[in-house]
Amino acid sequence: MGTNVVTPFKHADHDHEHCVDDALNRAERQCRDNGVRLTAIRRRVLELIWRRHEPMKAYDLLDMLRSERRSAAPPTVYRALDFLLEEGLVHRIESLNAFVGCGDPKQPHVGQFLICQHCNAVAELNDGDVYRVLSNKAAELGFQVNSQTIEINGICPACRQATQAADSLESPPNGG
Amino acid sequence: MGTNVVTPFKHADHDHEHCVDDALNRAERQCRDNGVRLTAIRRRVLELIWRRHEPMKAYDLLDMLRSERRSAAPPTVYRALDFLLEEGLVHRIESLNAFVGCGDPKQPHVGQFLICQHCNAVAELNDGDVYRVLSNKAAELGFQVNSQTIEINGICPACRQATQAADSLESPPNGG
DNA sequence: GCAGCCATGTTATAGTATTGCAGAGACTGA
DNA sequence: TCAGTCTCTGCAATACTATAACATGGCTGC
Repeated sequence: MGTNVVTPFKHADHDHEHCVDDALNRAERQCRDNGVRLTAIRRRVLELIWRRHEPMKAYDLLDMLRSERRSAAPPTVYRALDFLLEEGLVHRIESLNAFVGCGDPKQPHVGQFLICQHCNAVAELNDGDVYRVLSNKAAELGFQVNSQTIEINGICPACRQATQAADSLESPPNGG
Repeated sequence: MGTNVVTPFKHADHDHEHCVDDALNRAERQCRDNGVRLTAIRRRVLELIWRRHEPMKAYDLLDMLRSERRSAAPPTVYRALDFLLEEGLVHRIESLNAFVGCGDPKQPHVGQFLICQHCNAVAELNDGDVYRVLSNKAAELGFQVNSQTIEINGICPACRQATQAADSLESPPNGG
């Protein structure tokens, strides 16, 4: 009955090469199934997003893209992002004006995000309880839900540990 | 045990003059209590936001402000908004890049919004259940919550009624 | 080939937000 | 009252985010 984690926090020791490849393979497959084209640009933008494995800004993506494709301009990256959003391959984080890869583009996903303010890592949840509670509250008020934007800011487990360790070094209870 | 509605949807028949005055009085009182200054500009921006009673864009506020204060520039309105956000007198709707008045600035408010895509009306909730469910899910994953951005898009009760009425006129079951 | 469609190139512009510095105004304590 | 200090505002410039509009090119099916 645990929480459904679509995309976990990036762990320092996870096989990142593999994780990027997986995401691209999933994307290839899904686009083929849906009869849409994962063109070179679109694929590259998706790869750039997954490679950093954290929320990416459109203009940062543009800079990267430009270094390898002189003709890249804002519409280039925004069009690619629009496509990827449409296909559910990425999500937009409203509170950051940034984009993250989706770990499970196939299933319907409302996009519930935990965002670390310290290291920028993002985890995506798709939790039925959260969805239901919100939907029920809305229904109580006669409101018809179309989409939900849920973005939780805070500190991820890794940064909490790191911070606590640092704190105990910097200001020991009886130190001086 | 109902849902705690901080700011309900604006009803066509509510006493809007009174509602704006209330908001300004609350703001005056709170700023006095907190030892901060609700200057003319800040007060005016807050009033402009409440007067429309829907999410207001910074540059729309700027246009209004400029019509009565030649010197108004982007920093003028953004500084006022920063102050009002700080004091909890307004909230920022991330998904709209817009600002709404807060119906209850005193109590801690996480900001849970129902946003009508049809008429732009916004209701603010402060629902313990929603907060708890999200906090618990985060805690399960070792995530320390700092702030929550919750924005639900959909159709408000009034627009649902209006739409249904219009639909039944436009496309009656056996009509031509 | 070529007609139609989709993706991309290109230029321009719209919309959102911040920086940095200078000057004006309000509080504080002598 | 006055100087010192702090906050607020004026002002100009710029950074950042996103879209519009039209031209070009390339694939697909015939």
